[in-house]
Amino acid sequence: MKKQRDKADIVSVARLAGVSAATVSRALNHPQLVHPATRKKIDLAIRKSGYIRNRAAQTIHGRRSATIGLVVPTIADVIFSELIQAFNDAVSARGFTLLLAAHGYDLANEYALVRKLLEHRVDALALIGLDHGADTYRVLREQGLPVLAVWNYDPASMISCLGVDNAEAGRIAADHLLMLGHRRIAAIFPDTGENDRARLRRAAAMAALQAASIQTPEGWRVRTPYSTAQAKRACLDLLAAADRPTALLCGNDVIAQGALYAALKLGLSVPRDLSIIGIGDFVGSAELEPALTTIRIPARRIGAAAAEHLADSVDSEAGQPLARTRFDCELIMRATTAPPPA
Amino acid sequence: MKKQRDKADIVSVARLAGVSAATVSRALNHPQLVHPATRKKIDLAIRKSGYIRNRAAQTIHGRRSATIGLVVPTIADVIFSELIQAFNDAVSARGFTLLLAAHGYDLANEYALVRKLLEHRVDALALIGLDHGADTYRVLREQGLPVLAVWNYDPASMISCLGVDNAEAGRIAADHLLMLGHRRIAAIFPDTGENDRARLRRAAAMAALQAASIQTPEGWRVRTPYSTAQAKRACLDLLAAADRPTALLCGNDVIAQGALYAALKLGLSVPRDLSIIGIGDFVGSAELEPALTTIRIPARRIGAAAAEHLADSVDSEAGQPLARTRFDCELIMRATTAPPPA
DNA sequence: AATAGTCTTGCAAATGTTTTCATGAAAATG
DNA sequence: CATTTTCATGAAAACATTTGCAAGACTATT
Repeated sequence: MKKQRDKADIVSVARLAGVSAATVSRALNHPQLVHPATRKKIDLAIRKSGYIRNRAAQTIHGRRSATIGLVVPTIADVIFSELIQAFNDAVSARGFTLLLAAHGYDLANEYALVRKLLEHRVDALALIGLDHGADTYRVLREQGLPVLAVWNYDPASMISCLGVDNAEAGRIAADHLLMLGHRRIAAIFPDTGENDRARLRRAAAMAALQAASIQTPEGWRVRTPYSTAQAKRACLDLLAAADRPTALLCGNDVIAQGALYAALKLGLSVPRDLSIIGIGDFVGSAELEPALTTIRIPARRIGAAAAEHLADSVDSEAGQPLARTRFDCELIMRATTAPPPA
Repeated sequence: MKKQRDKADIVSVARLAGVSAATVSRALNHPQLVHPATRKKIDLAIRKSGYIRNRAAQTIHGRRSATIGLVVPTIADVIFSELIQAFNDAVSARGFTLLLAAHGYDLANEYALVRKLLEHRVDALALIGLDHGADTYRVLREQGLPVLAVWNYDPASMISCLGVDNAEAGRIAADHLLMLGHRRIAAIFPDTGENDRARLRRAAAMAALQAASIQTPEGWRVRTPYSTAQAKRACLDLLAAADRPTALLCGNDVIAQGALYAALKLGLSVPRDLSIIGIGDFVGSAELEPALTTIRIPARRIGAAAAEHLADSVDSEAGQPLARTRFDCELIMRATTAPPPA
């Protein structure tokens, strides 16, 4: 008489409602196919028994898992947090649940995570950027589920993508500094090995400088991870030198924030003594004192659009064609940039 | 001859390897039970066919889903990001996949999300704090899966919990300001209706002030959401007044950050003219200029410990007893607090 | 009133795995 | 060499659901 694992399943609900399991299933998945009165009885039985349907069972039947995967480099930072939240909200609103994984900027690890998500039979999958292992690309191709590279726009991408042109972002940032009259410009970027976003931004920025016949000394091409703390340290060294740049072009806003703090710590006045520009326009960048000049990447819109795109692909069954969507990025001029000191 | 939905399943792998499906299953789940030679053949067949096991099928069989749910108020902010990352990493290292959901500080929404996670048959579930709807508590009790309230420690909690004593955090913050000699103290907190963390911190801080026979005027009890931007605006009003406090006790670090920016914007010198203390010690708080004095909540340790606890509960099958784990919070004295101006 | 059409429902097969039980082979023991 | 023990494997049942098919109950049409 133990009630032990007395978990209500669909047949116990059916029994309670005096109908067959099939009818309960239909009431849940295709309500228009069952008589309102029966539906009512079933609702009651569900309520009474505390039944919670088992998605695994419907997944196994070949139906969708109602799950969408998102693989990001990191969650511990503010970098992708707006994107993740927007993606999560949109996906949730469409009835899916988010399976999230973070690989810590390690593509080998990313592959493992992607496999894990596929084991759970996600209906669709979003990745950040277009730099992925060959094995990742292969397994995604084999499985043939809707996949989307988010954050980057690349007209030559192998898979659908939706985001901004990172080269453009880098170019705009460089142009802004040039236009203000800066010629002594340092570039602070993370390692660009497995990070196409940083690579494209950096390459475009450097090209723009080169085009203005500016060459930056080796010491002004700083490499630091996406971390405010480490960026601050790196910039302290850079700025303490007698011969320092008049402007800092930062790979993203968390680096820019570190740079700003370093400048403030050294008693430099921003933007009088030093201009700083970031890329991203993350939450909080507008509130910094002085407020950060940056290139806006519309993270919320990208996240929401990505979710919608994938949800549509899943709902429409039909194999969607490759789609590339480009979002504009935009210079947000705030208070950390000005012409160089005379 | 179309290969259409030719997805490899366990029997196709078995056929390819010349063994039975049962053996393939064993090779995957209990490798020690199958002969090394057969294992090799099976590995090869798996490789060759691109087989990816179907977790749904093993979930349905009553085995675990290898999934752990985490429900947080928000991801778009830095507040829980360290916790989420640590939780994710630890859960991942134990072979589980994270199902993440954010409810936006709305307990009704939280209930819906919890149900959704239960539909996916998460093996365990973590929630933030102990304020949850009655329906949430009920459904969790009924389902009887390992559940953990993270972030808060409460000796009277109805479910297992793991975190800090928020009242203590509030008290420490208040005591620190009192010890420095402040008597004109404003408190900036979010709405405490459905947020026990904020409520406990605030109540304890107010009690400490009261005990020192300090009463704060109505206008100094500011209410603002957990948002740097909104906190900054609220503090601008507060600090612009002729009669302003000498210290700001902030509900968490993102509010404190907003407060700091407001002070800087008004040309106040922190900590000479104004002291600011936060709670949380989020990423970036140490790098602010001046660096933020705050009460450290060991988010990474809490996240990792929570994940380990839940993974253990799942692995050990046996119904774990209610467990309450307390983490200490600690005053981190940095550069935003000092004695009040003479 | 007979027939055709529309709703509503139940039966049973199917989904991809895990696991219990049984069986035969190989190894260890006397 | 006979017997017991251990090991490796397969057959089949079980898991919780969805859905194609068919049949029964109504409704509308002649």
